Amino acid sequence: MAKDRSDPPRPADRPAYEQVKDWIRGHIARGDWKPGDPVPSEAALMARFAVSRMTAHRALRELATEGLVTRVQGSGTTVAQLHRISSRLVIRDLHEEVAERGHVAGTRVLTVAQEKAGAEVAAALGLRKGARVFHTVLVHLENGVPIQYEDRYVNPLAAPDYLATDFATTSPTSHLLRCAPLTEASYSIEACLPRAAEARALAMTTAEPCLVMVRRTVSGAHVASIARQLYPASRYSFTGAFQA
Amino acid sequence: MAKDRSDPPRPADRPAYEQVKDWIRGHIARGDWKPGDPVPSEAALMARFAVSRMTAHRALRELATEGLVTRVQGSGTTVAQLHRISSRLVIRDLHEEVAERGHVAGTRVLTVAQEKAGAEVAAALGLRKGARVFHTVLVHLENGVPIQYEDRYVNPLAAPDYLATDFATTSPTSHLLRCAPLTEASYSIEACLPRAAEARALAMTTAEPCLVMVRRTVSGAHVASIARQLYPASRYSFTGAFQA
DNA sequence: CAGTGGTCTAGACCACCGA
DNA sequence: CGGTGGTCTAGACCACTGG
Repeated sequence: MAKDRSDPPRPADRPAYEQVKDWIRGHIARGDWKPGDPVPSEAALMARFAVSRMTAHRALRELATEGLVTRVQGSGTTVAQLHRISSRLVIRDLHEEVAERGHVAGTRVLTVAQEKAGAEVAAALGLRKGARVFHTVLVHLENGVPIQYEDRYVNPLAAPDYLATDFATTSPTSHLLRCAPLTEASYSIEACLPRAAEARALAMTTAEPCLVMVRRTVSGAHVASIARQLYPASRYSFTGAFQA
Repeated sequence: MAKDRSDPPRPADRPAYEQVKDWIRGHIARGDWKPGDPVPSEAALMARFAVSRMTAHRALRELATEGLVTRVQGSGTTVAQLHRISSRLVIRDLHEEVAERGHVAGTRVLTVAQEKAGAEVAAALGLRKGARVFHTVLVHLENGVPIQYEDRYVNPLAAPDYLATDFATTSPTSHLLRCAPLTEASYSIEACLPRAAEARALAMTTAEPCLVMVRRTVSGAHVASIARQLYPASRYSFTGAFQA
């Protein structure tokens, strides 16, 4: 998962295309080449590094997918306009994350039910109003402290045996990933004040803010699930890093 | 930036390695191959698609960097354990984002100053306590409505002429990106209640929550800047999508 | 038109894993 | 040991851009 930035570059055995990438990255990072400036062409790199065109091409192609340079066929390669700060926001299974911190994960099950979908839920899941849907409300704990309140609706067509899950040991996410391979998802990160019941479940007051992750996942032809996850702001934040 | 999902696959002209990727992706999405299952080897793909090894290799390599499959030298390629929902969270220039929505961006300048760094700021910027730092406080507007309160400290070593910027027309981000090429950044997304002054500047009450983006950017040897950006939760959220 | 990048092949050598 | 992936080469054809 994490790139090993530990050992600098073992000089010799580093692949040629990586050496080319490093050289270009260095010039960009050092500011020798500013956004918009041309980057040496594949032919130039072939000469300078005594590599084949495939190798030079691979170096530039990877830098392009990393967003550092822009390539235009027929025109050339240039340093990308803005090195946009962009980083992979990974939405992981919370239990996994807690376990990785060496802490104990727990779950309190508040609701596990089959319901008739209201208008909003039905629309979000792509079902008719009144259709049968699964509904769970769970509180996830880290070392006994509540860190997430999860309100989720699941489409029975995507996960018929969802309610049979033992939520104390298996998180909804991991069950869904297993039986409904993920093809698409969208999310939104918001902030809000918790409702009374939510605050109670999270052992906080209704005056303290929460981070909210609202998520909609699609599996093949079906919307699999919509979830609303509340995190007490005092105990959780989303973090990330970026480098290049 | 966005992948074009508009036109299905133009059958003929689609590159061979993309066709191979699509075929594998399809089997994974459809659930034919579950996490942990083996994916056809390069040799098998060569035979099935009548392509060279380089082409088969490229297909598998790209799927691996996309996180869909796991490759182990000497062992083989398997479907990745969890299709983690991961998506690129792009941190863009706010003015750009507003302009893209067809709205009018504006900026209100509250503070532009040179100060002596307090202990915390100095530590975060990697300077001695009392060192000279630049400090700006701005409010960014969309169609005249405040959407971001930005409190930022800048390292003079990274951007000596920062204070000379006309912040009404140039955002700090774009100035910094121009004069201090970005090599590294980390961020954290939190939620909080605004302080009185912040709430006033954002035309909100101190009881309404804010989304907070805390960011630290590194340029070469220097920490370039630390910023704390408050968004009224009622007017802004971070969104993203993922597909594979 | 020459120069660029986009793709592809047939072959090669190596390092690694598992039986 | 055979099968796997990781890298690399020398050459090829194409599509596009720019002067």
